[in-house]
Amino acid sequence: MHVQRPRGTSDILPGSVERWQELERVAREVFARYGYREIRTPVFEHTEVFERGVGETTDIVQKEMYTFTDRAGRSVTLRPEGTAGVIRAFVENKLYGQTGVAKLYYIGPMFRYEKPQKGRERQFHQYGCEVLGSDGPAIDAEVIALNVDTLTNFGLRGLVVELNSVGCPDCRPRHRERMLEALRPYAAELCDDCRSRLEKNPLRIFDCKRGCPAVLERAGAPTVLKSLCEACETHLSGVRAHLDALGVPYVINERLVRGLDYYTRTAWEVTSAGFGTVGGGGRYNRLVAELGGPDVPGIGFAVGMERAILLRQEQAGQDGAADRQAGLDVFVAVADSSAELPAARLLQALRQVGLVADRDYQGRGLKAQFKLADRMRARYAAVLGESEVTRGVVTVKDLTTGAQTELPVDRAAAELARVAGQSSGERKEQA
RNA sequence: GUGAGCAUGGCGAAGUGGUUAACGCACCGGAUUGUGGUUCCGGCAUUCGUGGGUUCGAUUCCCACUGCUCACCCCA
Repeated sequence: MHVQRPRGTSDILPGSVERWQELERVAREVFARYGYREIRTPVFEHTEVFERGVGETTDIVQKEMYTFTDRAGRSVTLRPEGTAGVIRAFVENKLYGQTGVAKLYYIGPMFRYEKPQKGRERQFHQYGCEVLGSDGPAIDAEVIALNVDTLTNFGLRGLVVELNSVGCPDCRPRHRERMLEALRPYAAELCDDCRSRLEKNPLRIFDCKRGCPAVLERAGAPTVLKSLCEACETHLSGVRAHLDALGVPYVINERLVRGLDYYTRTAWEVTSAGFGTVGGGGRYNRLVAELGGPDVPGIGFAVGMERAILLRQEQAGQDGAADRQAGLDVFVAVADSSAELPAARLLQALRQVGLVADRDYQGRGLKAQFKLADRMRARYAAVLGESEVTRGVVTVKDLTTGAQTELPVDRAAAELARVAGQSSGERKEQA
């Protein structure tokens, strides 16, 4: 039987998993610097968490969820994004009772039933954060800065923050009316998709990749930005002032509309020219209450980890070289079957003193073992054969110089730890 | 959900309607006795995604299926 992975999933193998570990490490490090703590929520939730949290009208809920009934007949869903579950946990565990704002981050797999393509899988990974309890523009700017900071610390360059405000429940209906008014006479010029968006969600027309945004212009349809209420206007300029103060460059993109229903006011995406979106976020001031909690404002972002890694590979030039396994300190070679047990003992002793040590497990000849030692990029080879065993010594060869000496077996591990210690010590500190 | 392209050994990749399916990398073995990285020699696809059809004959032509990739939609 030929089993293969489900569509849209991938195996992250040794050689590329190192990039993932690095990205995770960097993200955690930066989150910690900004005072965020990790939260781990289930990868599946009751379906209504997402229906309510993400929004009934979104594509995610309407056609992309992995939903199934469990053995007790309950409907559960693999999380398609991180925010809803975090908010659910925030409410359920009453984290709002604590002092100050809650600053939480998460990292892990998400699931959406979509057709896979470049930078898009059915099981994909995001890290992101949520800040609950502040609606001041300062936190908006901080979260945006944090979003970018995680990415630049990972080594990405040329990122652009595109910023917009999608208004609030006060100004959005007003804007919608104005837009519809301007647009109705031009409905025939819109593409099919946009004609249906007209009534449902006219904002999205700004996002259309066909000719429709041009129609908007001809119709003189106002962008959201032009229809903001005073409070939203003030908030936006506050965010901009803070971004300037933090030294975070951004461009206003009046066409930026985020897909999730819960966004209010600040919305942004972090993009790279010719690549697309790496991450994005927004403010959601009604979501916590919507999920049964107190009426606290929130804001957060999510980064697509596949995309971050993909982008870094592209920026690094097309090398895409797999990370090699770290080299060995010592390779233990068995020259004669009588040395089998003493060699096993030596290997164990080497590892016990903290050295990276390995051996051949396939009964190869001595020559082949040396070849293996080379491929494993060992610094030293420790050879045990009949003559060594009877004399209680081990032959140690420095594989870079070719110099060869003998050491008493029972002191060999300590001695090798001393000479090889420096580099392996550095290695351990990084871990 | 819509559209397009592609499926040859572990990987990359040539190829043809007809007796033995290039090549490169990787891997394994050897070049005299217990010593490597270079070099040299040898080995490594009863088989060309699966199933059917056309044909004297198909990996090469046709159909279906499956899978992969890319774009649209949407998003991370």
